[in-house]
Amino acid sequence: MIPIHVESAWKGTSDCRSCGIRDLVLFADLNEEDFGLIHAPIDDMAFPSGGLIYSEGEKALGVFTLRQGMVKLVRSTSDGRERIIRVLRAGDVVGIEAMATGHFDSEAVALNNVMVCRIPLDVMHSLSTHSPRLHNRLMQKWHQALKGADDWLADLNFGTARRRLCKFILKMRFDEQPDQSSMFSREDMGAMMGLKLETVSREVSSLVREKAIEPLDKMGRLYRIKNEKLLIEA
Amino acid sequence: MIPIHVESAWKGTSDCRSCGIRDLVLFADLNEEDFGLIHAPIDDMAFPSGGLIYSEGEKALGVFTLRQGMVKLVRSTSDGRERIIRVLRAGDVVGIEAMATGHFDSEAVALNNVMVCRIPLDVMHSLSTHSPRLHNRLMQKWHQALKGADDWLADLNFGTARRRLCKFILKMRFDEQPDQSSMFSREDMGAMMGLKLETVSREVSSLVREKAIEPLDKMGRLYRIKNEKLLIEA
DNA sequence: CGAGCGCTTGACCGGCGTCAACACCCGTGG
DNA sequence: CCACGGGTGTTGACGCCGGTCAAGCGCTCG
Repeated sequence: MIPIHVESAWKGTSDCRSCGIRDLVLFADLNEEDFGLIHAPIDDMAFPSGGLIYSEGEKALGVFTLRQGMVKLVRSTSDGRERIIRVLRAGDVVGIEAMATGHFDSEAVALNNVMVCRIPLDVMHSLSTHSPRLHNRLMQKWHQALKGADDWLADLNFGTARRRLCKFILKMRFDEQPDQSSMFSREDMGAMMGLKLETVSREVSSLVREKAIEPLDKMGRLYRIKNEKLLIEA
Repeated sequence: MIPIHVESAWKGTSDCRSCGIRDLVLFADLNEEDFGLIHAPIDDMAFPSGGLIYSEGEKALGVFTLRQGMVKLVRSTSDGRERIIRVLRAGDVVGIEAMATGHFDSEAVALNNVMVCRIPLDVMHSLSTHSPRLHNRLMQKWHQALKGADDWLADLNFGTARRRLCKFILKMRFDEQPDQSSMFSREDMGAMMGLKLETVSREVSSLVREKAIEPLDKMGRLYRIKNEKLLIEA
């Protein structure tokens, strides 16, 4: 977990008009007039796995659109242990709470190689008041975040360890290759589901033994789903 | 749990200008010009304990500002068991997700006597695009909802049963009387913290025996906090 | 090739779930 | 007014899931 200075993450200035995933993101339906309202540069940034995007309570320069990779939101509980609130994926807005308060409510850490665009707060504010297009999009992003939080709680924090892991695997499937799913360090996975790393390891091994999943690498990060039914019904 | 027809909940039309808790809610800083934009009646509604405010997936007529009482948001999990996502209190917006989708993502049920105002969706939409005041307030309400969800997860779904219950009691304290806290049916409390009702009951009894709390009624719904330290450190 | 980190696996134990009996509160009806 | 019944809360006995502690393995990288 090596903190990365913002400067070293900077990759250049984005051209949003030609963004590869524009249909997913905040700027999806901006028109030329809207783009004209952007008077500050939108920074293109990259973080390696484990890189710190921002920390809890930090003053925000902007919000981030996640273009590639996955990001975990972490809160330190009163007793010092770390709890992973939820995981964001491509198209999600990282740090959306800064729109309301100017600060970040949790810590954001890259789970793998991550690429984000940082949109300055004042750009967001002026766009959200002057462009109904962005205003609507933003509302959808708030909704997406809230629903994501509720789903995370309902899916990954109820029932047996086995059931939680199955839900987790289904949730972490790749959109493009639904037969593959990604995992993380057993400790992180434990912090996501409220389990200990040994329990996570045991349940993963158990699913492999029962041929519900099959490892695709030697680091235990990528698995193929062999028996979807077993996972859904568990 | 008796479903209540909307008609029977209707109490009249609200005059928002003279609302008792206006400083808490969405309309806090509207001016006369903004009020002029409201072209549909805002309904004043009341629900008894257990009353259904809306159900999962239902098409929304409006969003609700919670003036009095508490509301639980419930999701039915795939295996039929009910999970309580979180609890809303006075000042919160019930069903805010309808702003983005026009539908409700979960079921909302009154935990005690509840009073709400229903603001029609089109009133919300026209106000949020034409009044920067409401636009800002709305953003704060989205943030409040998201933070509430994250806090709920972090506080009530980690650690031992004892720790969860202590956090729960602290979270359910009355703002005006911080030495008192409200509880609910042991089953509901279990569904909120991911515990069985027997476990909840045992831990409550245990805290009473240790004189951390003391019952104020015979139904086990209202307690006085006698030793705050015990609750915080547990 | 060796050191170190993360993953796996085993043995053991404690906390919570399960099942069951019982107490208490309250509404109902005689 | 009391008798009764159902719903809810409490308490006990017991078993199992998952936490704890510890040892060993495999991968990766210096």
